[in-house]
Amino acid sequence: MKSLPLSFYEREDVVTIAQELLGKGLFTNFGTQTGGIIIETEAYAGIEDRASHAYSGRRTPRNEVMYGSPGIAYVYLCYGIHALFNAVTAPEGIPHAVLIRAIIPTHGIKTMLSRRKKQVLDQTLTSGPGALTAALGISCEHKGLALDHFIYDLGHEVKKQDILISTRIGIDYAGSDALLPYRFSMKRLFMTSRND
DNA sequence: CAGCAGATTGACT
DNA sequence: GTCAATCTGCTGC
Repeated sequence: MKSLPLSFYEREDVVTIAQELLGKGLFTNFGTQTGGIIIETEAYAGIEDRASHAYSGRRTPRNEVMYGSPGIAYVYLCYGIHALFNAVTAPEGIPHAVLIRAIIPTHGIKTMLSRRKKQVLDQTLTSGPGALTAALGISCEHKGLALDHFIYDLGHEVKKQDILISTRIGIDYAGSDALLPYRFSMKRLFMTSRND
């Protein structure tokens, strides 16, 4: 599997990067390989975005890595319980990030089911930013690790017309920035799934 | 099906 | 003390 070059993450247009991460692979290998295909992302545009942890230049031990080199993981604890996985983008000093919100599970289903304490495979196994990290075994300890351990180019081609653009989830506190079209998901899955 | 409480830690409108 | 880039399970229509 090919990992993405640093130049992929180093660009300043976090919205473009968020869209281009759709169709890429997100995997961990803690004993067994687990993961799948990214189908939902959100862009967080640094100091000018009220929904971002780095809004107005806020800098704390928690979000410090957002200001560092691109191509590393920003993982933080949300609501005291869930680890949320972000890709840090833009050149050093610009705290942009892309939140990975959902993947289609493809590898290590049994391991992911047991991590999630589930019996049967369905679309909820890795859908939702907290659910996905639980399934892959990602936690805050992985903050700061290079993304080439996690994100791979699977060679899937995602067409513009297959991307659904909408507003971000759970950021009502962000005022007018809550209306920004910064959430991207796949309109159609390019794998068959049985929901019946 | 909708709606809400609870879990639990870091940052601070 | 309050609220947060969430999920689950329970309640009540």
